[in-house]
Amino acid sequence: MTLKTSSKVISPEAQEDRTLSDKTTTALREAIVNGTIAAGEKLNEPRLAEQFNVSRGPLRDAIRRLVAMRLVTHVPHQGASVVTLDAKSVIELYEVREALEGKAAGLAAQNMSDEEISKLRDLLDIHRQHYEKNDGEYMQEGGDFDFHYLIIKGSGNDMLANQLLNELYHLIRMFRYQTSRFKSRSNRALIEHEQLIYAIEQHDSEMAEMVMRRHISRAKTSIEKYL
Amino acid sequence: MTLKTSSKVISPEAQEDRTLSDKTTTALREAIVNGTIAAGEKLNEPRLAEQFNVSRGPLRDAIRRLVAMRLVTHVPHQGASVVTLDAKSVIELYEVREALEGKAAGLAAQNMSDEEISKLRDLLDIHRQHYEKNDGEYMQEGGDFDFHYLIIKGSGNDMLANQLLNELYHLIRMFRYQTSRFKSRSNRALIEHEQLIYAIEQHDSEMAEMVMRRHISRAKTSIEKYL
DNA sequence: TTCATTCTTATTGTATACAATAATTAGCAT
DNA sequence: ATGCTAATTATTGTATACAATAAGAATGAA
Repeated sequence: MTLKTSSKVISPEAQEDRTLSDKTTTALREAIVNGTIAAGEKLNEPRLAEQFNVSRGPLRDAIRRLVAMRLVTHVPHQGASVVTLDAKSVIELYEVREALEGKAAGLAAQNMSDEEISKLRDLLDIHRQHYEKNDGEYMQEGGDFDFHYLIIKGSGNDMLANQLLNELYHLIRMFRYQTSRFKSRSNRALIEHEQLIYAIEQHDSEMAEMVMRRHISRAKTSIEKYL
Repeated sequence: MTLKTSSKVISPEAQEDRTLSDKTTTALREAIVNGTIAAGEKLNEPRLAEQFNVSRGPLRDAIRRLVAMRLVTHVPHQGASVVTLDAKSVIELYEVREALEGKAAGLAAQNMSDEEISKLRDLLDIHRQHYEKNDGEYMQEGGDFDFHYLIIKGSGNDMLANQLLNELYHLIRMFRYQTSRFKSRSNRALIEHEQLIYAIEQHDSEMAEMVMRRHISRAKTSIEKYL
C-alpha cells in the first residue's frame, strides 16, 4: 500500500513549486513551522532574501501568502513578523478546526466511495498495529495527519479541503512543534478514529460530524489545560 | 443608534488603506465583486496597473491577496483570472459558510454581552419595521449583512470572524451581484432571525448553532434549485 | 539625569528594468 | 488545406534602484 507521506501531503513541493515565489514560500513556511525562525521574530526582507538567494520580490510574495495563511502578521511600514500563538489564538484555531473538519467528516460520510473508505480502514489498521508494537506511541506527525487528510479529501468539498489543508494545518503543525510534540492521547485517539470510520462506513453523516467534533473538542480541552 | 453601514463593515477603507497595495487591493476587489471585471476575465498586470495608476508591484500584491480570498485564481507563468462561480463552487461555499457561521452563532450565544444582544434585537426591530412598510422587501445588501456581522463579531473568535468577513463574504457578495440580487426569502429570513436571536438571548449555544445552520442550509437549497 | 528634538539610518513601499516562459503567428512541408 | 516547426511577441517572473516612512541615535536644554 503506497500512501503519500504526510510531509508530501502538507507541502507538495515536488512539481508544484514552479516559480521562485513558490519555492520561497514553502521554504519560509517550513522554517516558521519548525521553529527555525522563532515565533514573534521579525522578518527582515533584505536579510531573508539573501538567505534564500532570491531578490526581495519573491520574498515579499512569500510573506504575503504566509500572511494569508495566518502564519505571519503584517503591519504597514513596519514589516512582517511570525505569529505568536498565545492561548487565545490556539483555542480559536481549534474552534475553527472543529467547525470545518466536523463538516468535512459529515460530507465524507455522504460522499466517500467504498474504495476510499476501505483505504481509510487499511490506514487505521496500520495505526493499530503500530500502537500495539510500540506500546501506546501513536505514530508521530505522519499517522494522525494522513488519517484526517483522507477524510478531508473524502468530503469532496475542495474549498473546505483547501481551507483546512493549506491554511489551518500549518498553524497546527507550528503549534505542535512549539509544544515539542504534544503527546496525542493515543489510545483514545485510536478509539475515536474507530468510531469515526464506523460512522463513515454507515454513511451516517450526522454521527460522523459529531464524532469528529468531539474528537477535536477533546484535543482542544486537553490543550486548554496544558496552557 | 449609529450602526456602521454594511459597505464600511465589509471594506473599511477609511483609515486602514495605508499603502498603495491596500488601496489597490480594495479597488480591485470591489471591481471584481460588483462585476466591473467579469467572472473568468484575465487580469492583465500592465493594463490594470495603468488603470489604477500604480506600478506592477502593488498590483501584483493586490492580486496575491485576492487569490488568498479565492476571488482570483492564479496559474504560474500564465497569470491570474477572476474566479468563475460555477454551481459546485457556490454549493461548497455555502457548506463552508454553514460550518463556520453556525459555530459563530454558537459561540455568540455563549459570549455576547447583554448590551451586544440588545443591539442585535434593535437591529432586528428595524428590519421588521422596514419589512412591514415596504411589503416584504428585505433590506437590500445592508440589512442581512449587518445582522450576521454582529453575530459573527459577537462570537469573540477573531480568527473565525476574519475567515468569514475577510474571505468568504466577498465571494458571497460577488455571487449575489452575479445573480442580480438573489431575492432573499424575506419573511422566512425574518422568522429565522427571530429564532436565532431568541436562542442567543437564552445563551443556548446548541440551539443558536442549529438555527444558524438551518438558515444557511435553506439558502443553499434555494440556490441549488435556482442553478 | 531626563526629556524632548533633530538628524541619521535602517527598513519597507514603490517604480522601473531585465529575464524567462508561454502563447501566437508565420512559414514550411506534407 | 492541414499539421508541424520555428520565430516572434506578449506577459509573467525576477532583480535592481529609488522614495517614503518610521525607528533609533545623537544632541541639546531643563
